[in-house]
Amino acid sequence: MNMKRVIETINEAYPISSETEQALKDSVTECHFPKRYQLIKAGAYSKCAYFIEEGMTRSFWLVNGEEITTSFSYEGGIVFSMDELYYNKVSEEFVETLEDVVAYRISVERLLELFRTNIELANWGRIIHQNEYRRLHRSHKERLTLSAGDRYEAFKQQFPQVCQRAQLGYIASYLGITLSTLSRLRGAKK
Amino acid sequence: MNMKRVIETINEAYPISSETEQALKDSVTECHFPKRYQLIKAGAYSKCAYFIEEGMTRSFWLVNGEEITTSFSYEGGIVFSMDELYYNKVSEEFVETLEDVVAYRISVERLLELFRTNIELANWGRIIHQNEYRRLHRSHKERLTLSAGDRYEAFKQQFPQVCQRAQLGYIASYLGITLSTLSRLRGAKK
DNA sequence: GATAAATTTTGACATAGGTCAAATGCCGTG
DNA sequence: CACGGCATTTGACCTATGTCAAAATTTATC
Repeated sequence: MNMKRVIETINEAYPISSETEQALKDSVTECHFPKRYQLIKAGAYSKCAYFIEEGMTRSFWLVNGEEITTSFSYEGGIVFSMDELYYNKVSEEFVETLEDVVAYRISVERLLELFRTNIELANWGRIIHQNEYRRLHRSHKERLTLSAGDRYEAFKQQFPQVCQRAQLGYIASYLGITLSTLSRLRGAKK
Repeated sequence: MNMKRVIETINEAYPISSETEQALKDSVTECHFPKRYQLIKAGAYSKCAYFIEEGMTRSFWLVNGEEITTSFSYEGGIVFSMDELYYNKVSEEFVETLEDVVAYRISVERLLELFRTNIELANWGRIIHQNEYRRLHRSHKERLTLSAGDRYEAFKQQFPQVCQRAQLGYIASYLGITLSTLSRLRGAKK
């Protein structure tokens, strides 16, 4: 099993020992998904989290018939349903692949067990939540202080890969603006 | 030392043993702050986190001369500078008391050591970050899908105590609307 | 309990970004 | 290499919320 990028990314967040690495490897199953596949469906228990080795996904809500993208994940990232992992509730969020994806699946149950029993992974879990929290915090600040155009610029800076690999509509809804507005902003830009 | 509400709140997030409780108690110092005291100043290392036993605080950014409230904390909560705790950087966030406050101070260094060595606290740390992440996630969703008025209603529902104890301007900036707009909304409400 | 200071309400007007619909461009499939 | 379907751009118009400033109300101070 070649979890190269996943392990690399975990070690960047919180270095883990080779035993922990092995425990993790023993807990996952490799899986492959085509482009546009619904990895996690709202209203259904998936009971799994996925470490992404290759490809990109987006998470989104469906609110009043509209899709609102809440995050993009790619090589080294992890996706799961917050509602399931945190609160043992049915997911309200969808995750779909934007490209062909190679991922490692772990059951939510096993992941929680690892958190409870392995202090390295408990700390890794804490750190990735810190990081995500900070990303949201930052985007919250940007939303309150920057114009739509400046937010797009900031997004391009922060997530250049996503900008290239995801289509406009998804980025617009992530930024909380309309597809037409975003398109206009790009047009206005010299 | 009576850390009643703090300990209660920790146990709600992730139950800890009495040994862990004692380790925590041995690591903190009780302190008292008057109303309107700057607990954490931007641009200065405070090197401390505070468990709040009594009273309320708000955290905010100062952007272009404007204060943007990012969160309120009260009995049982913990406040700290994300930049210091996570990234060993000088804080960009202020925290000030809105009431007289009784808190328990712990050095950031000691808190991180506890995370590294005590699996219960590592998991507690993970859980509170999950919860905060979820709060932000939710407010992000509300900002994208609800009108200013509906967001205020949602806020009242979710944080009734804060609504009563914090002044309008702080709530307005938390919700990302103007003081005048919020005041109008309240007026319009039958 | 009067005066000052802070907070909240209200008014008149401005504007960023939304809405809806049409037009154009692009790219994979047969 | 042409067709069909997405994806993007553009146009005309609209509305929720912002801005700035003054008035009213509440709260704190002596």
